[in-house]
Amino acid sequence: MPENRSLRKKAGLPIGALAERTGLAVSAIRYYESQGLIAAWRNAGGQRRFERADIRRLSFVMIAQKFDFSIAEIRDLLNGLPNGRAPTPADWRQISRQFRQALDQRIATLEKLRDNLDGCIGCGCLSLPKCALYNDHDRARNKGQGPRYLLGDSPEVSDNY
Amino acid sequence: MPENRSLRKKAGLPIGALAERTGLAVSAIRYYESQGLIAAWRNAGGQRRFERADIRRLSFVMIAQKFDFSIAEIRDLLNGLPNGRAPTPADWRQISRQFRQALDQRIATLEKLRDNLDGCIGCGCLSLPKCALYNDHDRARNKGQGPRYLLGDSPEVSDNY
DNA sequence: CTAATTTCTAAACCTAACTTTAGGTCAAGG
DNA sequence: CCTTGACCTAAAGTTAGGTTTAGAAATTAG
Repeated sequence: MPENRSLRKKAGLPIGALAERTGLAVSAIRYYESQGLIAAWRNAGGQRRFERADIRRLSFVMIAQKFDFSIAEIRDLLNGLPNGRAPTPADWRQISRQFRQALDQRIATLEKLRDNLDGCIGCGCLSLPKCALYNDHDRARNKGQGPRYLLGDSPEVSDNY
Repeated sequence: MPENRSLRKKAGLPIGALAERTGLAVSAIRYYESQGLIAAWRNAGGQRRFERADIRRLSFVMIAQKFDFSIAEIRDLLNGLPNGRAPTPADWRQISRQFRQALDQRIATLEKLRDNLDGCIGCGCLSLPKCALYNDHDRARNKGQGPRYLLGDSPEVSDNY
């Protein structure tokens, strides 16, 4: 059994070991490397070798993705980690705090939008310029290129319901 | 000026009028129709004609998108509206309440994940199976086909940081 | 009536985040 | 040594949510 392959000596982990440890697909790990989320060196045969600390790094990536952070956002967060040495628990705590802040902001945005929606539920309008949602141009999440701007129905023309 | 074109008589709104009223691109409205979010009839020349109530419908779509609801989710919500007659304010209030509930749940999920993260900030682990985030297989949002499952690093092997 | 707008369809293109495929190389067990 | 199984690269495919393009037909303004 190729069990403790990753425990062999100190030669770095092959990509498959990282995949087993994290539950990520090998292709996903290669993709993350291409996106600069992790770095690998190559062995004599040209195969990728990773450090143990990369398991932790990938775990962070996976967690951040649960919160719908984009690859770019995650890369920015990870740039807070030290370059030369392996990150210490303190490093991780630091980056986690940053993460938590970004997260809190995201939740706050969502709650603000929800509260605006509450106003609309009260009046049942959902199409009048009065509705705060029409004047709030933030999106909870900014992926893709959805509608550019928001305008309401003209109030002078009464709808026919 | 093609100003009150939409006020002409009672012949239905052409797609451009709907676009003006909502701020959506004409192409987006066609796309939404193709996805079953709105329905149009055709005039003699084969052009789409919409009802005034569709402005409201599209407005709802735009708002739901602010909360990152997918087209499918929005379609489900809109299915709560009456089929034959135009929706009344009460109909809209009803659907808005449903919307609000879905939204609250989404926020709750996010907060739960955040609280789990807080535990991790405390210990700085971010890779141990103890961490609640590894055992929580829900994603805040379920779009695309990201990582399938989450596993932690083996705790018996001490990392080399 | 004529010219300028709109609208129409179908198909191609776009981004994000990956996966799949194809064809070949490397490494490890027997 | 030979056969798996793991790995490699490059390119194409996938889904969501649209946009862009192209060429043609309908509508509207003057």
